[in-house]
Amino acid sequence: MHLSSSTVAEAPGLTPSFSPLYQQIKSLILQSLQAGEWKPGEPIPSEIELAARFRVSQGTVRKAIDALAADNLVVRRQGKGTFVATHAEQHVQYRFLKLVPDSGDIDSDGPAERTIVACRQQHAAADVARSLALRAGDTVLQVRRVLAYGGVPTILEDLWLPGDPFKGLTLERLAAWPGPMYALFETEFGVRMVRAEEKIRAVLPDAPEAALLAVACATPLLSVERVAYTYSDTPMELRRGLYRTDRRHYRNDLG
Amino acid sequence: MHLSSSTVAEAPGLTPSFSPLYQQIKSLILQSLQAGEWKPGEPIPSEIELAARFRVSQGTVRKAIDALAADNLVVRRQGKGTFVATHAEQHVQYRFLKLVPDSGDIDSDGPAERTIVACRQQHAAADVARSLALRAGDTVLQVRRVLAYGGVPTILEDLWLPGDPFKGLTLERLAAWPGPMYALFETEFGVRMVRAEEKIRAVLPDAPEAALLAVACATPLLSVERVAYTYSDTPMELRRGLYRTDRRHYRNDLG
DNA sequence: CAGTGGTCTAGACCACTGG
DNA sequence: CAGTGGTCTAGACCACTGC
Repeated sequence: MHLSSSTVAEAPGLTPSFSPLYQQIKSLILQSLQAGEWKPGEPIPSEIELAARFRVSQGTVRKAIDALAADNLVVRRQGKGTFVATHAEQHVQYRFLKLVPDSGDIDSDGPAERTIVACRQQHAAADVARSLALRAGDTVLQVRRVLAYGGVPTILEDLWLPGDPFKGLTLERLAAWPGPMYALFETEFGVRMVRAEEKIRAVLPDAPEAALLAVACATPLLSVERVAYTYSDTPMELRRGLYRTDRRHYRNDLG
Repeated sequence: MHLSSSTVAEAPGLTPSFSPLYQQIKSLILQSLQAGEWKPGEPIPSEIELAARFRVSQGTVRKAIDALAADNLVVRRQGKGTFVATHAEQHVQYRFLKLVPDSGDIDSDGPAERTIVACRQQHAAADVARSLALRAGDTVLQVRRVLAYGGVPTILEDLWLPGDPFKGLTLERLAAWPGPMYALFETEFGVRMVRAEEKIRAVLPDAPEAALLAVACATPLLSVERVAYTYSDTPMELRRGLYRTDRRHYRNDLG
Protein backbone atom coordinates (compact mmCIF):
# COMPACT_ATOMS: atom_id res chain seq x y z
CA MET A 1 0.00 0.00 0.00
CA HIS A 2 1.56 3.23 -1.12
CA LEU A 3 0.05 6.61 -0.48
CA SER A 4 1.17 9.21 -2.97
CA SER A 5 3.46 12.05 -1.92
CA SER A 6 0.67 14.39 -2.83
CA THR A 7 2.00 16.90 -5.32
CA VAL A 8 -1.07 19.00 -4.54
CA ALA A 9 -0.31 21.93 -2.24
CA GLU A 10 -1.51 21.52 1.34
CA ALA A 11 -3.57 24.10 3.16
CA PRO A 12 -1.09 26.29 5.05
CA GLY A 13 -0.77 25.54 8.75
CA LEU A 14 -2.00 22.00 8.35
CA THR A 15 0.20 18.99 8.77
CA PRO A 16 0.97 17.71 5.30
CA SER A 17 -1.18 14.68 4.62
CA PHE A 18 1.87 12.78 3.47
CA SER A 19 3.73 10.96 6.16
CA PRO A 20 5.07 7.44 6.53
CA LEU A 21 2.41 4.77 6.48
CA TYR A 22 3.09 3.69 10.03
CA GLN A 23 2.49 7.24 11.25
CA GLN A 24 -0.80 7.36 9.42
CA ILE A 25 -1.75 4.05 11.01
CA LYS A 26 -0.69 5.45 14.36
CA SER A 27 -3.03 8.40 14.04
CA LEU A 28 -5.86 6.18 12.85
CA ILE A 29 -5.47 4.07 15.98
CA LEU A 30 -5.21 7.28 18.01
CA GLN A 31 -8.51 8.43 16.57
CA SER A 32 -10.13 5.19 17.67
CA LEU A 33 -8.69 5.69 21.14
CA GLN A 34 -10.08 9.23 21.28
CA ALA A 35 -13.44 8.03 20.02
CA GLY A 36 -13.51 5.50 22.82
CA GLU A 37 -13.69 2.50 20.51
CA TRP A 38 -11.57 0.68 23.11
CA LYS A 39 -11.74 1.79 26.75
CA PRO A 40 -8.78 2.18 29.12
CA GLY A 41 -7.72 -1.23 30.41
CA GLU A 42 -9.26 -3.08 27.48
CA PRO A 43 -7.24 -4.82 24.76
CA ILE A 44 -7.07 -3.33 21.30
CA PRO A 45 -7.32 -5.72 18.33
CA SER A 46 -4.31 -7.92 17.62
CA GLU A 47 -1.63 -6.78 15.22
CA ILE A 48 -2.88 -9.23 12.61
CA GLU A 49 -6.44 -7.93 12.85
CA LEU A 50 -5.31 -4.31 12.60
CA ALA A 51 -3.08 -5.16 9.65
CA ALA A 52 -6.09 -6.68 7.90
CA ARG A 53 -8.31 -3.73 8.77
CA PHE A 54 -5.87 -1.14 7.43
CA ARG A 55 -4.63 -3.32 4.56
CA VAL A 56 -0.98 -3.03 5.55
CA SER A 57 1.62 -5.51 6.70
CA GLN A 58 1.88 -6.62 10.30
CA GLY A 59 5.30 -4.98 10.52
CA THR A 60 3.83 -1.58 9.74
CA VAL A 61 1.11 -1.95 12.36
CA ARG A 62 3.80 -3.07 14.78
CA LYS A 63 5.79 0.09 14.22
CA ALA A 64 2.67 2.21 14.76
CA ILE A 65 1.87 0.43 18.02
CA ASP A 66 5.50 0.72 19.12
CA ALA A 67 5.17 4.48 18.77
CA LEU A 68 1.94 4.51 20.79
CA ALA A 69 3.59 2.38 23.47
CA ALA A 70 6.53 4.81 23.58
CA ASP A 71 4.00 7.58 24.27
CA ASN A 72 2.50 5.53 27.13
CA LEU A 73 -0.87 5.45 25.40
CA VAL A 74 -0.89 1.69 25.15
CA VAL A 75 0.78 -1.18 26.99
CA ARG A 76 2.12 -4.30 25.29
CA ARG A 77 1.92 -7.64 27.11
CA GLN A 78 3.57 -10.56 25.41
CA GLY A 79 1.30 -13.51 24.88
CA LYS A 80 -1.78 -11.54 25.91
CA GLY A 81 -2.21 -8.53 23.69
CA THR A 82 -1.96 -4.76 23.63
CA PHE A 83 -4.02 -2.78 26.13
CA VAL A 84 -5.18 0.79 26.39
CA ALA A 85 -3.17 2.48 29.14
CA THR A 86 -5.12 3.48 32.24
CA HIS A 87 -4.57 5.40 35.46
CA ALA A 88 -6.66 2.82 37.30
CA GLU A 89 -5.23 -0.67 37.95
CA GLN A 90 -1.81 0.80 37.26
CA HIS A 91 0.85 -0.30 39.71
CA VAL A 92 2.39 3.14 39.72
CA GLN A 93 -0.38 4.94 41.57
CA TYR A 94 0.61 8.50 40.81
CA ARG A 95 2.17 8.52 37.37
CA PHE A 96 2.78 12.27 37.22
CA LEU A 97 3.86 12.80 40.83
CA LYS A 98 7.64 12.98 41.10
CA LEU A 99 8.00 13.84 44.79
CA VAL A 100 9.81 10.93 46.43
CA PRO A 101 11.17 10.31 49.93
CA ASP A 102 14.81 11.27 50.45
CA SER A 103 15.48 7.70 51.52
CA GLY A 104 14.62 6.55 48.04
CA ASP A 105 12.37 3.83 49.39
CA ILE A 106 9.10 4.41 47.65
CA ASP A 107 6.15 3.76 49.98
CA SER A 108 8.44 4.00 52.99
CA ASP A 109 5.68 5.86 54.78
CA GLY A 110 2.86 4.10 53.01
CA PRO A 111 0.15 5.55 50.81
CA ALA A 112 -0.80 9.22 50.85
CA GLU A 113 -3.52 10.31 53.23
CA ARG A 114 -5.86 12.49 51.19
CA THR A 115 -8.02 15.29 52.52
CA ILE A 116 -10.32 17.32 50.31
CA VAL A 117 -10.40 20.84 51.66
CA ALA A 118 -12.76 22.43 49.17
CA CYS A 119 -14.60 21.85 45.90
CA ARG A 120 -16.58 24.70 44.39
CA GLN A 121 -17.68 26.31 41.16
CA GLN A 122 -16.00 29.51 40.04
CA HIS A 123 -15.74 31.81 37.08
CA ALA A 124 -12.35 31.36 35.49
CA ALA A 125 -9.82 34.09 36.13
CA ALA A 126 -7.81 35.25 33.15
CA ASP A 127 -4.75 33.10 33.82
CA VAL A 128 -6.78 29.98 34.57
CA ALA A 129 -8.84 30.50 31.43
CA ARG A 130 -5.72 30.87 29.33
CA SER A 131 -4.17 27.67 30.66
CA LEU A 132 -7.36 25.69 30.02
CA ALA A 133 -8.11 27.27 26.64
CA LEU A 134 -11.36 28.74 27.97
CA ARG A 135 -12.74 32.27 27.98
CA ALA A 136 -12.35 34.35 31.13
CA GLY A 137 -15.51 33.97 33.19
CA ASP A 138 -16.36 30.47 31.95
CA THR A 139 -17.36 28.24 34.82
CA VAL A 140 -14.65 26.05 36.25
CA LEU A 141 -14.46 23.70 39.19
CA GLN A 142 -11.87 24.47 41.79
CA VAL A 143 -10.61 21.82 44.17
CA ARG A 144 -8.19 22.14 47.05
CA ARG A 145 -6.74 19.14 48.84
CA VAL A 146 -3.88 18.12 51.08
CA LEU A 147 -1.77 14.98 50.83
CA ALA A 148 0.00 13.77 53.93
CA TYR A 149 2.57 11.01 54.41
CA GLY A 150 2.93 9.36 57.79
CA GLY A 151 0.76 12.08 59.29
CA VAL A 152 2.93 14.90 57.87
CA PRO A 153 1.02 17.22 55.54
CA THR A 154 3.33 17.43 52.53
CA ILE A 155 1.44 18.55 49.44
CA LEU A 156 -1.20 21.23 49.05
CA GLU A 157 -2.88 21.16 45.67
CA ASP A 158 -5.25 23.55 43.96
CA LEU A 159 -6.94 22.25 40.83
CA TRP A 160 -9.02 23.94 38.19
CA LEU A 161 -11.14 21.85 35.83
CA PRO A 162 -13.35 23.03 32.97
CA GLY A 163 -16.94 22.98 34.22
CA ASP A 164 -18.53 21.29 31.24
CA PRO A 165 -16.73 17.93 31.05
CA PHE A 166 -16.71 17.63 34.84
CA LYS A 167 -20.32 18.54 35.55
CA GLY A 168 -21.46 16.63 38.61
CA LEU A 169 -18.11 16.41 40.36
CA THR A 170 -18.67 17.11 44.05
CA LEU A 171 -16.62 17.14 47.22
CA GLU A 172 -18.46 14.02 48.34
CA ARG A 173 -17.57 12.02 45.23
CA LEU A 174 -13.96 13.13 45.46
CA ALA A 175 -13.73 12.22 49.14
CA ALA A 176 -15.34 8.82 48.55
CA TRP A 177 -13.05 7.88 45.67
CA PRO A 178 -10.37 5.46 46.81
CA GLY A 179 -7.77 5.76 44.03
CA PRO A 180 -5.83 8.40 42.15
CA MET A 181 -7.81 11.41 40.97
CA TYR A 182 -6.89 10.77 37.34
CA ALA A 183 -8.46 7.34 37.63
CA LEU A 184 -11.69 8.99 38.77
CA PHE A 185 -11.57 11.42 35.85
CA GLU A 186 -11.07 8.49 33.51
CA THR A 187 -13.70 6.17 34.93
CA GLU A 188 -16.40 8.67 35.84
CA PHE A 189 -15.96 11.42 33.27
CA GLY A 190 -14.25 9.73 30.35
CA VAL A 191 -11.35 12.17 30.55
CA ARG A 192 -7.96 10.48 30.18
CA MET A 193 -4.85 12.55 30.87
CA VAL A 194 -1.99 11.40 28.71
CA ARG A 195 0.64 14.10 29.05
CA ALA A 196 1.49 17.06 31.24
CA GLU A 197 3.81 20.04 31.43
CA GLU A 198 5.15 21.35 34.71
CA LYS A 199 6.68 24.70 35.66
CA ILE A 200 8.60 24.61 38.90
CA ARG A 201 9.54 27.48 41.16
CA ALA A 202 10.64 28.11 44.72
CA VAL A 203 8.13 30.19 46.68
CA LEU A 204 7.01 31.14 50.18
CA PRO A 205 3.49 30.19 51.27
CA ASP A 206 0.87 32.69 52.30
CA ALA A 207 -0.74 32.30 55.72
CA PRO A 208 -3.57 29.87 54.80
CA GLU A 209 -1.20 27.73 52.74
CA ALA A 210 1.35 27.61 55.56
CA ALA A 211 -1.37 26.60 57.99
CA LEU A 212 -2.59 23.73 55.82
CA LEU A 213 0.96 22.42 55.46
CA ALA A 214 1.79 23.10 59.13
CA VAL A 215 4.89 25.10 58.31
CA ALA A 216 6.11 28.63 59.01
CA CYS A 217 5.49 31.33 56.42
CA ALA A 218 9.25 31.58 55.92
CA THR A 219 9.55 27.94 54.84
CA PRO A 220 10.55 27.71 51.17
CA LEU A 221 8.32 25.38 49.15
CA LEU A 222 8.26 24.03 45.63
CA SER A 223 5.52 25.48 43.48
CA VAL A 224 4.65 22.97 40.76
CA GLU A 225 2.24 24.27 38.15
CA ARG A 226 0.96 21.51 35.93
CA VAL A 227 -1.22 21.56 32.84
CA ALA A 228 -2.49 18.11 31.86
CA TYR A 229 -3.67 17.18 28.38
CA THR A 230 -5.98 14.56 26.90
CA TYR A 231 -5.56 12.44 23.76
CA SER A 232 -6.54 15.35 21.56
CA ASP A 233 -3.98 17.60 23.25
CA THR A 234 -6.74 19.59 24.90
CA PRO A 235 -5.70 21.07 28.26
CA MET A 236 -8.15 19.63 30.79
CA GLU A 237 -6.62 20.41 34.14
CA LEU A 238 -4.58 23.14 35.72
CA ARG A 239 -3.01 22.11 39.00
CA ARG A 240 -0.82 24.11 41.30
CA GLY A 241 0.97 22.07 43.94
CA LEU A 242 2.93 23.34 46.92
CA TYR A 243 5.42 20.69 47.99
CA ARG A 244 7.29 20.50 51.26
CA THR A 245 10.81 19.39 50.46
CA ASP A 246 12.27 18.92 53.90
CA ARG A 247 11.98 15.12 53.83
CA ARG A 248 11.23 14.57 50.15
CA HIS A 249 12.49 15.88 46.83
CA TYR A 250 11.32 16.22 43.25
CA ARG A 251 13.17 13.60 41.28
CA ASN A 252 13.95 14.03 37.60
CA ASP A 253 15.94 11.84 35.23
CA LEU A 254 17.63 13.49 32.29
CA GLY A 255 18.34 11.23 29.31
CA MET B 1 22.64 -15.84 13.27
CA HIS B 2 21.08 -17.44 16.28
CA LEU B 3 22.69 -17.37 19.68
CA SER B 4 21.55 -20.23 21.85
CA SER B 5 19.43 -19.59 24.91
CA SER B 6 22.36 -20.84 26.89
CA THR B 7 21.23 -23.74 29.03
CA VAL B 8 24.46 -23.24 30.97
CA ALA B 9 23.92 -21.45 34.29
CA GLU B 10 25.10 -17.84 34.40
CA ALA B 11 27.31 -16.43 37.11
CA PRO B 12 24.97 -14.97 39.74
CA GLY B 13 24.60 -11.20 39.71
CA LEU B 14 25.57 -10.91 36.07
CA THR B 15 23.17 -10.01 33.36
CA PRO B 16 22.31 -13.26 31.62
CA SER B 17 24.31 -13.43 28.42
CA PHE B 18 21.18 -14.33 26.54
CA SER B 19 19.21 -11.43 25.24
CA PRO B 20 17.80 -10.52 21.84
CA LEU B 21 20.42 -10.22 19.15
CA TYR B 22 19.79 -6.54 18.61
CA GLN B 23 20.48 -5.86 22.28
CA GLN B 24 23.74 -7.75 22.07
CA ILE B 25 24.66 -5.71 19.00
CA LYS B 26 23.68 -2.57 20.89
CA SER B 27 26.06 -3.35 23.73
CA LEU B 28 28.83 -4.25 21.30
CA ILE B 29 28.46 -0.84 19.68
CA LEU B 30 28.28 0.71 23.14
CA GLN B 31 31.59 -0.93 24.02
CA SER B 32 33.16 0.59 20.93
CA LEU B 33 31.80 3.99 21.95
CA GLN B 34 33.25 3.59 25.46
CA ALA B 35 36.57 2.46 24.04
CA GLY B 36 36.65 5.60 21.93
CA GLU B 37 36.73 3.71 18.62
CA TRP B 38 34.63 6.58 17.23
CA LYS B 39 34.88 10.01 18.84
CA PRO B 40 31.97 12.37 19.59
CA GLY B 41 30.89 14.14 16.42
CA GLU B 42 32.35 11.47 14.14
CA PRO B 43 30.26 9.06 12.08
CA ILE B 44 30.04 5.43 13.07
CA PRO B 45 30.20 2.83 10.29
CA SER B 46 27.15 2.48 8.06
CA GLU B 47 24.44 -0.02 8.90
CA ILE B 48 25.60 -2.25 6.07
CA GLU B 49 29.19 -2.26 7.33
CA LEU B 50 28.11 -3.01 10.89
CA ALA B 51 25.81 -5.77 9.67
CA ALA B 52 28.75 -7.34 7.87
CA ARG B 53 31.04 -6.92 10.86
CA PHE B 54 28.62 -8.58 13.27
CA ARG B 55 27.27 -11.08 10.74
CA VAL B 56 23.66 -10.09 11.24
CA SER B 57 21.05 -8.56 8.99
CA GLN B 58 20.84 -4.84 8.43
CA GLY B 59 17.45 -4.80 10.15
CA THR B 60 18.96 -6.07 13.38
CA VAL B 61 21.72 -3.47 13.31
CA ARG B 62 19.07 -0.87 12.60
CA LYS B 63 17.12 -1.85 15.68
CA ALA B 64 20.27 -1.67 17.81
CA ILE B 65 21.09 1.81 16.48
CA ASP B 66 17.49 2.91 17.00
CA ALA B 67 17.88 2.04 20.67
CA LEU B 68 21.14 3.97 20.92
CA ALA B 69 19.52 6.94 19.22
CA ALA B 70 16.62 6.77 21.68
CA ASP B 71 19.19 7.02 24.49
CA ASN B 72 20.71 10.11 22.82
CA LEU B 73 24.05 8.36 22.44
CA VAL B 74 24.01 8.63 18.69
CA VAL B 75 22.33 10.87 16.13
CA ARG B 76 20.93 9.67 12.82
CA ARG B 77 21.11 11.94 9.77
CA GLN B 78 19.36 10.70 6.68
CA GLY B 79 21.58 10.54 3.64
CA LYS B 80 24.72 11.22 5.71
CA GLY B 81 25.16 8.61 8.35
CA THR B 82 24.95 8.02 12.08
CA PHE B 83 27.10 10.18 14.35
CA VAL B 84 28.32 9.92 17.90
CA ALA B 85 26.37 12.44 19.99
CA THR B 86 28.40 15.34 21.36
CA HIS B 87 27.93 18.30 23.70
CA ALA B 88 30.02 20.44 21.36
CA GLU B 89 28.52 21.61 18.05
CA GLN B 90 25.11 20.76 19.44
CA HIS B 91 22.50 23.38 18.73
CA VAL B 92 21.01 22.96 22.16
CA GLN B 93 23.84 24.51 24.15
CA TYR B 94 22.85 23.26 27.57
CA ARG B 95 21.24 19.87 27.15
CA PHE B 96 20.68 19.24 30.85
CA LEU B 97 19.67 22.76 31.89
CA LYS B 98 15.90 23.07 32.17
CA LEU B 99 15.61 26.62 33.51
CA VAL B 100 13.79 28.66 30.88
CA PRO B 101 12.51 32.25 30.75
CA ASP B 102 8.89 32.68 31.84
CA SER B 103 8.15 34.24 28.46
CA GLY B 104 8.93 30.91 26.85
CA ASP B 105 11.18 32.57 24.29
CA ILE B 106 14.44 30.74 24.59
CA ASP B 107 17.40 33.10 24.19
CA SER B 108 15.16 36.06 24.86
CA ASP B 109 17.99 37.58 26.87
CA GLY B 110 20.77 36.01 24.88
CA PRO B 111 23.45 33.56 25.98
CA ALA B 112 24.46 33.08 29.60
CA GLU B 113 27.25 35.26 30.96
CA ARG B 114 29.58 32.90 32.82
CA THR B 115 31.82 33.80 35.74
CA ILE B 116 34.10 31.29 37.40
CA VAL B 117 34.25 32.16 41.08
CA ALA B 118 36.58 29.43 42.29
CA CYS B 119 38.36 26.26 41.26
CA ARG B 120 40.33 24.33 43.83
CA GLN B 121 41.41 20.89 44.98
CA GLN B 122 39.74 19.39 48.02
CA HIS B 123 39.47 16.15 49.90
CA ALA B 124 36.05 14.69 49.30
CA ALA B 125 33.56 15.01 52.14
CA ALA B 126 31.52 11.93 52.90
CA ASP B 127 28.43 12.93 50.91
CA VAL B 128 30.44 14.07 47.88
CA ALA B 129 32.45 10.84 47.95
CA ARG B 130 29.29 8.76 48.08
CA SER B 131 27.71 10.54 45.13
CA LEU B 132 30.86 10.12 43.02
CA ALA B 133 31.58 6.53 44.12
CA LEU B 134 34.88 7.61 45.71
CA ARG B 135 36.30 7.13 49.19
CA ALA B 136 35.99 9.98 51.66
CA GLY B 137 39.20 12.01 51.52
CA ASP B 138 39.98 11.24 47.89
CA THR B 139 41.00 14.35 46.04
CA VAL B 140 38.28 16.12 44.11
CA LEU B 141 38.11 19.35 42.17
CA GLN B 142 35.58 21.87 43.32
CA VAL B 143 34.33 24.61 41.03
CA ARG B 144 31.98 27.46 41.77
CA ARG B 145 30.53 29.65 39.05
CA VAL B 146 27.70 32.08 38.39
CA LEU B 147 25.54 32.27 35.28
CA ALA B 148 23.79 35.54 34.53
CA TYR B 149 21.21 36.44 31.91
CA GLY B 150 20.89 40.03 30.73
CA GLY B 151 23.12 41.09 33.59
CA VAL B 152 20.95 39.36 36.23
CA PRO B 153 22.86 36.69 38.19
CA THR B 154 20.50 33.72 38.03
CA ILE B 155 22.33 30.48 38.69
CA LEU B 156 25.01 29.69 41.26
CA GLU B 157 26.62 26.31 40.68
CA ASP B 158 28.98 24.25 42.80
CA LEU B 159 30.61 21.30 41.04
CA TRP B 160 32.65 18.42 42.34
CA LEU B 161 34.72 16.32 39.93
CA PRO B 162 36.88 13.30 40.69
CA GLY B 163 40.49 14.48 40.76
CA ASP B 164 42.00 11.75 38.66
CA PRO B 165 40.15 12.02 35.33
CA PHE B 166 40.19 15.82 35.55
CA LYS B 167 43.83 16.35 36.50
CA GLY B 168 45.01 19.62 35.00
CA LEU B 169 41.69 21.44 35.06
CA THR B 170 42.31 24.99 36.23
CA LEU B 171 40.32 28.16 36.72
CA GLU B 172 42.14 29.65 33.74
CA ARG B 173 41.18 26.86 31.37
CA LEU B 174 37.59 27.01 32.54
CA ALA B 175 37.42 30.76 32.15
CA ALA B 176 38.98 30.60 28.68
CA TRP B 177 36.61 27.92 27.39
CA PRO B 178 33.92 29.43 25.18
CA GLY B 179 31.29 26.67 25.14
CA PRO B 180 29.33 24.48 27.54
CA MET B 181 31.32 22.89 30.33
CA TYR B 182 30.34 19.40 29.24
CA ALA B 183 31.88 20.11 25.84
CA LEU B 184 35.15 20.96 27.60
CA PHE B 185 35.00 17.75 29.60
CA GLU B 186 34.42 15.82 26.39
CA THR B 187 37.04 17.51 24.25
CA GLU B 188 39.80 18.02 26.80
CA PHE B 189 39.34 15.12 29.19
CA GLY B 190 37.56 12.47 27.15
CA VAL B 191 34.70 12.40 29.63
CA ARG B 192 31.30 12.31 27.97
CA MET B 193 28.21 12.77 30.16
CA VAL B 194 25.30 10.83 28.76
CA ARG B 195 22.72 10.85 31.53
CA ALA B 196 21.93 12.63 34.78
CA GLU B 197 19.67 12.47 37.79
CA GLU B 198 18.40 15.56 39.54
CA LYS B 199 16.95 16.08 43.02
CA ILE B 200 15.08 19.33 43.39
CA ARG B 201 14.23 21.20 46.58
CA ALA B 202 13.20 24.67 47.69
CA VAL B 203 15.77 26.29 49.98
CA LEU B 204 16.97 29.61 51.36
CA PRO B 205 20.50 30.76 50.51
CA ASP B 206 23.19 31.41 53.08
CA ALA B 207 24.84 34.82 53.13
CA PRO B 208 27.62 34.19 50.55
CA GLU B 209 25.18 32.48 48.20
CA ALA B 210 22.69 35.32 48.50
CA ALA B 211 25.44 37.82 47.77
CA LEU B 212 26.56 36.03 44.61
CA LEU B 213 22.99 35.92 43.34
CA ALA B 214 22.24 39.48 44.51
CA VAL B 215 19.14 38.43 46.43
CA ALA B 216 18.00 38.69 50.04
CA CYS B 217 18.61 35.75 52.36
CA ALA B 218 14.85 35.29 52.62
CA THR B 219 14.47 34.69 48.87
CA PRO B 220 13.40 31.10 48.16
CA LEU B 221 15.56 29.38 45.54
CA LEU B 222 15.53 26.09 43.72
CA SER B 223 18.24 23.70 44.82
CA VAL B 224 19.03 21.33 41.96
CA GLU B 225 21.42 18.54 42.86
CA ARG B 226 22.60 16.66 39.80
CA VAL B 227 24.74 13.56 39.41
CA ALA B 228 25.94 13.05 35.83
CA TYR B 229 27.05 9.69 34.43
CA THR B 230 29.30 8.55 31.59
CA TYR B 231 28.79 5.71 29.09
CA SER B 232 29.77 3.13 31.66
CA ASP B 233 27.27 4.55 34.14
CA THR B 234 30.09 5.88 36.30
CA PRO B 235 29.12 9.02 38.25
CA MET B 236 31.59 11.67 37.12
CA GLU B 237 30.14 14.92 38.34
CA LEU B 238 28.16 16.16 41.31
CA ARG B 239 26.64 19.57 40.74
CA ARG B 240 24.50 21.63 43.06
CA GLY B 241 22.77 24.56 41.45
CA LEU B 242 20.86 27.36 43.12
CA TYR B 243 18.36 28.83 40.67
CA ARG B 244 16.54 32.12 40.96
CA THR B 245 12.99 31.53 39.81
CA ASP B 246 11.61 35.04 39.84
CA ARG B 247 11.84 35.46 36.05
CA ARG B 248 12.51 31.87 35.01
CA HIS B 249 11.21 28.43 35.89
CA TYR B 250 12.32 24.82 35.72
CA ARG B 251 10.37 23.25 32.90
CA ASN B 252 9.55 19.56 32.84
CA ASP B 253 7.49 17.54 30.40
CA LEU B 254 5.77 14.42 31.66
CA GLY B 255 4.98 11.79 29.04
C1' DC C 1 -2.90 -26.32 21.95
C1' DA C 2 -3.95 -21.85 19.47
C1' DG C 3 -3.23 -17.02 19.76
C1' DT C 4 -0.54 -13.20 21.14
C1' DG C 5 3.46 -10.16 20.89
C1' DG C 6 8.86 -10.39 20.00
C1' DT C 7 12.82 -11.35 17.00
C1' DC C 8 15.27 -12.01 12.75
C1' DT C 9 15.88 -12.17 7.95
C1' DA C 10 16.08 -10.76 2.92
C1' DG C 11 14.88 -7.87 -0.43
C1' DA C 12 12.64 -3.92 -2.72
C1' DC C 13 12.05 0.70 -3.03
C1' DC C 14 12.09 5.73 -1.35
C1' DA C 15 14.27 10.19 0.30
C1' DC C 16 18.06 12.69 1.33
C1' DT C 17 23.08 14.11 0.91
C1' DG C 18 27.18 15.20 -1.38
C1' DG C 19 30.46 15.00 -5.06
C1' DC D 1 25.52 9.41 -9.43
C1' DA D 2 26.61 6.27 -5.44
C1' DG D 3 25.97 5.90 -0.60
C1' DT D 4 23.36 6.76 3.42
C1' DG D 5 19.42 6.17 6.44
C1' DG D 6 14.00 5.39 6.19
C1' DT D 7 9.96 2.65 4.90
C1' DC D 8 7.42 -1.44 3.72
C1' DT D 9 6.71 -6.13 2.88
C1' DA D 10 6.45 -11.31 3.55
C1' DG D 11 7.61 -15.06 5.94
C1' DA D 12 9.88 -17.92 9.48
C1' DC D 13 10.53 -18.88 14.01
C1' DC D 14 10.60 -17.93 19.21
C1' DA D 15 8.57 -16.90 23.92
C1' DC D 16 4.81 -16.20 26.65
C1' DT D 17 -0.18 -16.72 28.04
C1' DG D 18 -4.29 -19.13 28.93
C1' DC D 19 -7.36 -22.81 28.03
